[in-house]
Amino acid sequence: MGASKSEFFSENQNELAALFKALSHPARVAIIGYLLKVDTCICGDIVNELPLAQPTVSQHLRELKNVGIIKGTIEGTAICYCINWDTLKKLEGYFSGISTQLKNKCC
Amino acid sequence: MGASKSEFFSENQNELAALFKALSHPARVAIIGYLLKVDTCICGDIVNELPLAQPTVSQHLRELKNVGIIKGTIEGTAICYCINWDTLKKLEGYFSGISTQLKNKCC
DNA sequence: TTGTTATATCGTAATATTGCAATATAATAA
DNA sequence: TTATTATATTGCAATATTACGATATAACAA
Repeated sequence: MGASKSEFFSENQNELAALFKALSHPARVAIIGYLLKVDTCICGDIVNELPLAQPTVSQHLRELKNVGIIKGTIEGTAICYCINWDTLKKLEGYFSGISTQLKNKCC
Repeated sequence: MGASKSEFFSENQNELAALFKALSHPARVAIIGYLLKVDTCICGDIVNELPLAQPTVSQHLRELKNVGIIKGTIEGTAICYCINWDTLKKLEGYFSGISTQLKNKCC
């Protein structure tokens, strides 16, 4: 087959996997990095920042938006994207939670 | 087309994307969860835990091992897998770093 | 209205991932 | 040696992702 057996896993496992998948492309990691760098909310000048065509950037932005990692608000002709703090907080919590679970249980 | 333009992105961006890609499947999230749950290092009973065939689990384990998220040590006939603390620490640092960068720059 | 700007969507080719049966390897046991 | 156990690899079909040209949409300007 090839279709992911996601129905056999928990909702939380699937949600985490979806968030990681959204971050699993260097262009999308770069978009997050750029959004963190610029002080104000930016819009489509991500296209100028990345070596990708406009439709490709738009597609990457949509994937990040679909899982709630970024938000976009319409401002006239442009769309202003920004990082969604709540979602990143969730991911931060996942890893900090792992840290507390890991004592010295390693081979 | 179709090939990821990874050569245009930084080493750090590509490494982060590779780590996220390794975590971007619910089965691999489940493997991490299982490795955290069991106190001692476990080996191939991950196969009994997941609804996947042995070759599929082996493939998922290899992907996690390739990026350094888990480690495996040979113990007789079996292989004992465990979480690689250093790599998870790196991911935890990424998200805690983002937290400090985010002030109130949202639209 | 027409034109411009910014972004999204469609369609499609190239490539990558997912899952597993079959098979191979490697360590130990009998 | 042969058998058993544990894991890895191969090969392949089904599906998903990536990238972009062409085109559509949507807001504003002239």
